[in-house]
Amino acid sequence: MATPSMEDYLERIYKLIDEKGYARVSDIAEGLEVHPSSVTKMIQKLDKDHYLIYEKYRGLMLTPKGKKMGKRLVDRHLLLENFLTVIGVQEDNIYKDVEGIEHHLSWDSITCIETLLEYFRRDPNRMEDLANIRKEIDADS
Amino acid sequence: MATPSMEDYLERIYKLIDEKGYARVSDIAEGLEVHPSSVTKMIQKLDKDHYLIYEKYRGLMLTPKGKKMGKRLVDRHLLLENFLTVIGVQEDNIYKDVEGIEHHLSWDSITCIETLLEYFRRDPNRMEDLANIRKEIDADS
DNA sequence: TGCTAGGTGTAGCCATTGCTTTATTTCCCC
DNA sequence: GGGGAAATAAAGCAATGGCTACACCTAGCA
Repeated sequence: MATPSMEDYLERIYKLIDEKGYARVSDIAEGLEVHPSSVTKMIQKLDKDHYLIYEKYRGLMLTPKGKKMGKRLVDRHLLLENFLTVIGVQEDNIYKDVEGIEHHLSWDSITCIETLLEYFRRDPNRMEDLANIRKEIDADS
Repeated sequence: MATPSMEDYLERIYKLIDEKGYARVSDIAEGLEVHPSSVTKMIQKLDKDHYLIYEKYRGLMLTPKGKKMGKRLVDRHLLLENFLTVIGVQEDNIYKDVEGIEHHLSWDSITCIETLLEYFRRDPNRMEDLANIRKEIDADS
């Protein structure tokens, strides 16, 4: 299984390839705010675990396994952002919270949160009702 | 701010005092599955940060700050367990997931999850509706 | 009262995870 | 072919927490 940091790298790499068609060491480093040498090291680890194929100085390609995992990670991240947004968490807390929890939830939990979002999506009144309870509670305190 | 591990200890200590009136090193160690010496070290750290007052060989007392924090941590843990239960996560995944995420959510998020639970509590039909969507989705796949 | 066992405390060490720094290598383009 | 930007390698550091080994208290029993 991938460590939290490995997941962060993989997520970033997947996104870069998705957006620009390739992922360079320096872009990855910039996105994650680490030094390029850290990226190289992690890429080697990801290669060893067969998430990608790495050729020194040449670049990298995600394996099917890496693509699949990358997509899952990106989707998971978006899902959690949506979830926190829907339940009313302040914008400025969302990013950090998602960063914190995304690596620690089972796929079972992720699926359930997905279903919960679907629940709110199907009938906007539900979000309305939730917002009203929030207001009511706020008013109390 | 407390580190994740400090929170785990504080949570355990609060619970022990709540249940038995006192918290011994060996009980804390057993609960967290660590060696007693690790407990002593952490207790000293918690003392230094004024979560508790510690007298060697004599025992410890939570300060008001420690009590308040301990209660919050215990409540938070229960809240998250409830949350995962309500949205349909399997029993066996809940404990580990809560362990993983509890230290990484802002109090803003916690409050919002609390409100969400209140939402489901107020009208059992809502949980029912959610469960139906879950079934529907399960059936699809 | 004094001894001993079990609970506690101390010191030093180790493992993990990642990151940085520094020095070197490679590639690409002029 | 040479220069500069990008990438890599090697070594080391820092935070967090856990463990082992050994020393130390203290309560309870003889």
